[in-house]
Formats: sequence, C-alpha cells, structure tokens
Amino acid sequence: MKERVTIREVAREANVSIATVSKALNGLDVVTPKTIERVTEAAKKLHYTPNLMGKQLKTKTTKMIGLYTHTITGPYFNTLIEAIVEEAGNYQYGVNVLISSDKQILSSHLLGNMVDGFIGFEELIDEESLSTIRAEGVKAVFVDRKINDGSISSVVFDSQKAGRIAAQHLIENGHTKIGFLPGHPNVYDSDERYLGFQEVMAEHQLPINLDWTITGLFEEKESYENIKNYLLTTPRDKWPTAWIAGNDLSAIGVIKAIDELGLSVPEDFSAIGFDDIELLGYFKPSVTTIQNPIQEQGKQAVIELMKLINNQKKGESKTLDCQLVVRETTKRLSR
Amino acid sequence: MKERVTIREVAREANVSIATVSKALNGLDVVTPKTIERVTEAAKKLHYTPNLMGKQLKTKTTKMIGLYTHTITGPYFNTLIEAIVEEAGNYQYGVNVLISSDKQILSSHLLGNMVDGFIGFEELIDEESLSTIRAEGVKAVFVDRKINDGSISSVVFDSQKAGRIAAQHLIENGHTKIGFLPGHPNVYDSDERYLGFQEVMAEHQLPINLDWTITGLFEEKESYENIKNYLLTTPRDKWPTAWIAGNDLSAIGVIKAIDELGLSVPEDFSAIGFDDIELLGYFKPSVTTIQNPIQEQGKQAVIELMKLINNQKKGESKTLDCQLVVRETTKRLSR
DNA sequence: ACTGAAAATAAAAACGTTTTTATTTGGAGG
DNA sequence: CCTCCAAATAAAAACGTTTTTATTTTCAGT
Repeated sequence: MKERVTIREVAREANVSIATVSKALNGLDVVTPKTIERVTEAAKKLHYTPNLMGKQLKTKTTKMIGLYTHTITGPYFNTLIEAIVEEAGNYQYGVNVLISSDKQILSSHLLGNMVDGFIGFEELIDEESLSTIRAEGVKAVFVDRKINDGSISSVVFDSQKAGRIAAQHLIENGHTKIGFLPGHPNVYDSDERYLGFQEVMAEHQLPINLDWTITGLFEEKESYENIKNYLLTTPRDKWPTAWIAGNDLSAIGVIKAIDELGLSVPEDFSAIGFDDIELLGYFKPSVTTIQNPIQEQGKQAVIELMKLINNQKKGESKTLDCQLVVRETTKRLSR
Repeated sequence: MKERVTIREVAREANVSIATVSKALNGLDVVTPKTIERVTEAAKKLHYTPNLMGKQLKTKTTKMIGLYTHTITGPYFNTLIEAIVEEAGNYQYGVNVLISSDKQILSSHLLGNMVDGFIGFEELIDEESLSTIRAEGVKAVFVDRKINDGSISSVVFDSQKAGRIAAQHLIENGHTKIGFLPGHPNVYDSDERYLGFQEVMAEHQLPINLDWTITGLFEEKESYENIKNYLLTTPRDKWPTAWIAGNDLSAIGVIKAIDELGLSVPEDFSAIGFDDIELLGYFKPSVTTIQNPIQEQGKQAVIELMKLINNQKKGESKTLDCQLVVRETTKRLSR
C-alpha cells in the first residue's frame, strides 16, 4: 500500500496550517472563502482522503453501526439486513456487517470502539456478554430476544401469536393431529411459536405427540431429511395430518419429502411456514405461511438504536405483529 | 457510551509504564513473566479492551478485508460471502461487509484506511475508481470482471464457456429456437454467457432471434413478468422451444410463467439456469443449470488478496471452470 | 564489592486527525 | 497614525495505541 497523503501535506500545498485545513474541509465557517477554495483545491490536487482512523480516534464516533451475526444466508437475513442498511442511511450511518460466531471477535470489534452501537442476534445473548454490554454502556438492539434495560433495546416478532395463528388455522380446517418442526434449540422465535402452538392445542384439548416433533433447524435440507426419514420409518396410521414448520425454508423441505414419497401437499398433509419469504410464491404448490414484517423489524431496530446512540431514551422493547397468509399448502381435512 | 478504560489506567493499576502494558499484552517476550501476570491481571480487573482506532492508527493495518457490494441478497452472494469469511478467517482476517451503491461511501471507507484490501464487484469498476485504486496502490480483487494489473487481481467464472455449454446442451437435444434472458446490462458474467451462446449458435448456423432475447435482470420476478407478457402477446408459432435464463432465479421465474399459462417445462419448453444454487433441487421440476464453483471463487479471491496484501505478487487473473448439471427442466425436443 | 553488559522497564515520539488555545492580521474608530 | 477588537489563522494538545530510544535494574565475572 502506497503512502497516503495526509492533512499535513495538504496544509503545506495550500500554505496554511493543518488546523485550517481541517476546518476548511469540514465546513466550519470560521474560515475565509478564499482559503477554503485554496485548501479544497490543494486537497483535490493531491487526492487527499482523510484517514478515518485518525478522525475517529479523535472524535470518538464512527457513524457506523455494527451488525453482528454468524450468518447472512437465507431470505430472512437478506431482507432484514438490507432494510437495516436502508434505514441507517437515512441517519447518515453506515452498516458494518461482521459475520462470525466467535464471541471474541465480535466483542473486540464492539468494545474496540469500531461502531457507535450494534444490532445483534443470539450470538451475543448470554449472561457474560449482556453484562459487559450493560457495564460498558454499549448501545445495542437485539432482534431475536426480548430484552430491555439500560442501553439495550429489542425489536421482536410476536412469535407466540404466530404459533397460535398457525395452530388455529389448522384446527379450523379440521386438523387435530399436528406436527411441529422447531428451529434451532433455544432460539426465541422458534420457542415462542412452539409455546403458542402448545397453548392453542391445550385450549382445544388436543394432544401434542412428541413423535410429531421433528428437528428442522430452519433449513430445507435438514427438514427434508428428517421428515422423509420419519415417513419411511413410521406406520401410516401414526402420522399427523399437518406440519407446522420452523420457517418457510423448513416448510419447503417438508413438502419436498412428502412429494418424493408419492404423497401430496395439501391432499395428504397440510403444511405451514413462517416469515413469507419472497421466493415462496414461486414454489408449487405455493406455501401458506405466517407473514413477519421483516423490513419493519429492520427499520425499527435502527430507529431504536439511534435513540440509544443519541441518548434519547433508555432501552425498551418493541413487538411487531404478524399475519396469516393462506396459500395452497393448507386445506380442509376431508375425512 | 461510558468512558472506556485505556491502557494508561491499566498501567497505573499494574504500577508499570504504558509501554510495558502494550508489550505484555501483545506477548512481546522482552517482558518478565511476573510483570506479564501483573499486567494481565490488571487488564482483566479493569475490563480493558484495546481501542482499535488507536491501535490501527499506529500500526497502519486493520486485519480486515472489505467486501464492497450494493447487495447481499440472493443465494449467489450468500454463498460467496460466507466462503470469503471462512477463508479470511484462516488468515486471521475479519471481513467487513459494506453494503452501498454509493461510490463515495465505498471509496472513503477504502481510502480511509479502514481495510487492508478489498473484494469488490461491478460498483467500483469504472475508469475513475480503477485509476484511483491503481494510483493509491490499494489491494483489490474483483470477482465479476477480468482485471489484472498493478495491485488489482480478479477471480472470475468462465462464463463464456458456461454460455457455450448451455447452448450446446440444448442443441444436442434438438432445440434450434433458443431464447436468452440477459442479466443486468454490462455485467460481465451475463455478457460472457451471451457471447458463448452466440458463438455456438453461429457454429451451428442457427439464427438468434432478438424477440427471444428478454430482459431477466437475474431476478425471478422480472423474468416471470417478462416471459409471461411475451407469451401472452406473441403467437404460439413464433415461440422458441427453450430458454437460457440469466441465472437460476431467473430460470425459476421463467418456469413459473410457463406453468401459469397452463404450459409445462420441460414438455413445452426447456429451461436452463446458471450457478446451481442450493434451493434449486427443491423446485418442481428441478432445474437444469450450469454449476459455478461459487465457494471456490470466494476462497480464491481471498487467497489472491492475501498475496497482494503481503506483497507477494502483482495482480493476476484466475478463471474458474464450470459444469453442466442436467436435471428435469431440459428434455429432447420431440417434434 | 565493583564494573560492565544484558535485560527489563520507562519515557518519549509518532500515527493522522480535531479541538482548544495562542498568535497574527486587518481594519474601524478615535 | 495609533489602539483595540474581531476575525482569521497558526500552534499546540489530545485521542489511545505501538515503537523507538533512553534509563534503570539485575547480576555475572572479577
């Protein structure tokens, strides 16, 4: 890397002090139009670009928010992240996406003053991380856990309600034997959905059969394999008549498995996902789902973070509503 | 944000100079085990985390590579980025994903010494950007354009060959009327594929009908709408018998459009995509495609970038091979 | 015990900015 | 033609590190 030209050389070129260069370039109005021009010209001539390290070290602000996650893969993350980027732009903030599951890396970035605040997931939700965050007064917004105290806010979906809606929809369609595919263990949204599902089943005095509870991990592949395996190894009369998948991708895996065994959705099984990802409508049959306002979540997360950064308020928690989208994979049980 | 504890306070706590703290904490072996322990203890007690701004300002290295893109949405980006992150980790480098289409933002980050080098796309490929990159000696690897000179390398797919393979496969299956859906205009991969397609068509003395060239933009939605519109407004005897889509998503859109009009792939049309994204196998019918080694591209991009960063060589260009994956959407023409 | 070199530590400089404080400049008012 | 004040600019300090240079400590070898 070649030596970069610094403010010092611009100063020399313009025959002026470095203080003046700084002020001129940052538009402080204490400096004469004439010198502003001289400085700007010199800067342009030398191709000067300010060293952000120097600048941020001094100003102690980065105009960057961190987005810390172990993965960006999948439509949920894609949509969320782009929404965050867009909203952050409205505040003249950049978004610094850091992908790692190494808590060390994330927190050294975080505590190393590389960002003014961050939006995070599960990865940083443990007692140790949270207490550091609180102790250091780091501004944080979580989007997959309800937390609010001190400098921490959160924006989550009403996933319990989502679980309820899914179960209710199936029950209204005559289903009584309903299977469930949880996502990753201890993930808030997944747990909450299961909770809502349980509640509704209980309210209708319907049993939950643990054989029908099959790991899906939010992934099409895992769901496909596990469901296929279940169907191949379980007598037909023990099967449920509907599946609530962990999310849309998981539902797609379920459907594929069923299809491959010569069975059909929704004739033999109903299936339902969560999120309403864009590609969903391109599948055949198109998938019934509970729509989550992902973009709104991204936007609100930024809004809350900005409030924290500007010290406008203490951490608080927002919950976003969800909505049933009926498509072709759920159907009245006709038996 | 609360005041962070600095090296100075650690020094005071450990009754030692800040130089010693720095050396102790960075494992320079000039310092006594006894003081190392004292310092480490003090640092732990005070919850010291080094300010990365200070550190990087001094060392002029960030151990970060930038990934500059206007979008991360879509399986291609997801896969590529995660591969990059993984490989960078092998070099103890972090990846700083910056999403923006604003050239200003990208280059101020870049020239502001925020990263040791970057992997970039189309966005920074224009004469002005390139000449700055060259002039400043910024280390760069592009993955969607063949460029190699000075401090710039590239790792691209052999997209011309991909286009050739696609066309050949269809022609071998008896197709002579073949439509094409380009991606975004002036995008390398798309252009190259078209070139390969043209070549093969010419070699077989087959005409390319411009009515069969339909904008797809690499997107399922755009492709779906445009194909649907084409089919609705064009007499059946003018139709091609096969489509080469811009990528897999585009192919999915094409198939959806055909399906919705009561026609079928591969009975009425063959269709072929590019990339071989993961979800492809879950569609019905599963999609024939030209597989690109996306993960390999990510890996190689990092490898090349590291060579540049360590001044091990001048910019060079790598081209990765591709491969036909026949699935259900292409079929021998039976007329 | 003393010398001298090696080892350990401390002090100071430096990285590139911004900001605070000090100095110079340019006029208006007498 | 001074004096003084405001305006403009320059100088210096500071941000938190690492690195270079200087100083102190340790302890062989006599």
